[in-house]
Amino acid sequence: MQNKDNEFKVPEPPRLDRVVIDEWLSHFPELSGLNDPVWQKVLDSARPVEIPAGITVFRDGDGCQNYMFVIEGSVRVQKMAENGREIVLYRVSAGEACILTTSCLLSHQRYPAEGITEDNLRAISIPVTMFDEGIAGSAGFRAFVFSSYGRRIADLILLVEDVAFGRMDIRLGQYLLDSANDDGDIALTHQAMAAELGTAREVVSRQLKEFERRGWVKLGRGVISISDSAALKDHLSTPV
Amino acid sequence: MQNKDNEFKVPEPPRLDRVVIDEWLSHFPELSGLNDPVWQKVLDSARPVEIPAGITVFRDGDGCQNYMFVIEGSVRVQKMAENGREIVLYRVSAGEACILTTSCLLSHQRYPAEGITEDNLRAISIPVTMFDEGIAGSAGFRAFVFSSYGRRIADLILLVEDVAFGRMDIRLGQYLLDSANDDGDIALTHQAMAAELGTAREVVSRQLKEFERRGWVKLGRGVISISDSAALKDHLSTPV
DNA sequence: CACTCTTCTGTGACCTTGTCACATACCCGC
DNA sequence: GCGGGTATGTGACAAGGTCACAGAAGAGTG
Repeated sequence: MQNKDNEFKVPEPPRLDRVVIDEWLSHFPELSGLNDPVWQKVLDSARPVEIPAGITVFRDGDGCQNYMFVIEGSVRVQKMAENGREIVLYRVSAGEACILTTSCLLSHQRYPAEGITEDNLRAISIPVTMFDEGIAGSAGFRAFVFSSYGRRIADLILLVEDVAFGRMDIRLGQYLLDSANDDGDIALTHQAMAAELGTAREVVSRQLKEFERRGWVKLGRGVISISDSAALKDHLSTPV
Repeated sequence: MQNKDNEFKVPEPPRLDRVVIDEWLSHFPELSGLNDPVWQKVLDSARPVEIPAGITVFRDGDGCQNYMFVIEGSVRVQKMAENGREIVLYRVSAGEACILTTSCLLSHQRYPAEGITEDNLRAISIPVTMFDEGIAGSAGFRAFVFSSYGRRIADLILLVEDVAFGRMDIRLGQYLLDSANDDGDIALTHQAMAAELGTAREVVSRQLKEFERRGWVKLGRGVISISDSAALKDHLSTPV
C-alpha cells in the first residue's frame, strides 16, 4: 500500500506479539539485557508459542523446524530403544533453548531423539533465517547460543559417564534427592523413574525396596517419601 | 617501513604460515571453497600446529585455549572414571574441528573430558577472538561450525543409547568390523578395546574367546584377525 | 458395596556384565 | 635362555537386566 499524503514514514506500532515477547523475555537477564539492533530485528520476527503438557514436539528421525526458546515449562528430551526401554537425555527448561533443533537444522540432520512437553509450555519461536542473522549480527545472542551448546555437551558427557560407570543405587538415590519436593516426596511410578535413569522397572522396584528396608524411604503407590534424607545422602558418598 | 617511490600499495607477500595453511586446507572441500573476506582474515590469523602422537592436548577439568581444526591425524576424546575404567566419547579426525574446545571457551566451562593425539597431528589453530569474528562474518564458516556441533551431539546421543541399552557382544563385534584393516586384522590389546567400549578388560577377553570358539576370529597377542566376517556381521543383526 | 478392569508393585529364576584374584603365556632385551 | 614386564585366561561372585507371573491398589460402574 502506498502513502502519498506524507513523506515521513510513521513507525508501525509494535504488534501484540512483540509486546508479549518482551514481557516473557524480561524474566531472563541473559537475553533481556541485549539491545543491539540485530537482536531487536530477531525479536521482531519471533512468535510466541504455547503448547500443552504431554505433547511430542519432535520425534526421533524427524526433520526440524524452528529455533525455540523456552520461557516457562520444560521439554523432556529422551531416547527410546526398540525393546521399550527409555532414557532421559536432558531437559530444556525455562531460560534455555532447544539446541538439538538448531543443530539439526543447521547440519541438515534428523533428530536423534524425541522431545515431549512436561508442563504447559510457553516458548518463543524464531525462524531459521533469523536465527542465522542473529548469530551473525548479535554478539550477545551468539554468546548465549554457544554457552547453551557448551552446557548441553557437558551434560551429555556426564550422562555417558554415569550410565557407563555409575552404580544404580547411587544414581537412583541421587535422583530421589534431586527430585523430591519440600516434603521429601516424589510422585512418580517406578516405571517413570526407570525411564529417567535408562534402566528396567524391576531394578528400580528392587532398589527402592532395599532403601525401604534400610529405613530411608517409605513406598506408596505412585509416590515415594524420603524419611531419612541424611542417611540416603550419606550412602551416595559411602556406598555399602 | 614506508614506501615513497610508489603510490600503489604493493600487496604483502603471503607469510609462510598462510601458504602452509592454504595447502593443508585445500584437501577439505567444505572449507576450501570459502573465499569471503572475513574467512580470509580468519585464515590470516591462523597458525599451523604439529603435535606428535600420544600427547594429552587437553585434560578433564582444564580451561581452554584455541579453536583447532584438524588437518591430519586425530584426537581421541575420552572420559576416565576414578576406578580406571575409560570410554572413548568420539574422535576428532581430519576435516573436523574440536567443538569441545569451542564450547568450553565460549561458555566459560572447564573441559568435561580429555583429548589425546593418536597419530602425529597436523592442525590449524585460530585464536578465540578470530573464531568469534569468523562466526559473525562468514556464513560458510558458521555453517561448518554448527554442522560440527550437530554431528557431535548426534554421536553422543547414539553413544548414550549404545551404552545404556546395547549388548556387549554386539558392540564388540561392531567395533571389530569397523576397525579392522583390509586384511581383517585389528592390532589392539583387549585393554584398549575395553577402553573404547567403556567396559572391563575381562569382559572383552571372554567375549573374544567366545567369538574364537565360534570360529569367527583368531586371537594373538596384541592382535585379532577376523576369519569369518560374514558370520560375525550376521551375528550383529541376529544375536543368539 | 461388590465386581471388574487397569495400572502399579513385588519377587523368583536366570542370564549378562562387572569385579576381584590369580594363573599363565608371550615378548623383549640382555 | 633367563628374568621382567605386559597381555591374556579363568573361576567365583556381585550387580544389573530379562522374563514370567502374582498380588495389591485405585477407578469406574451398576
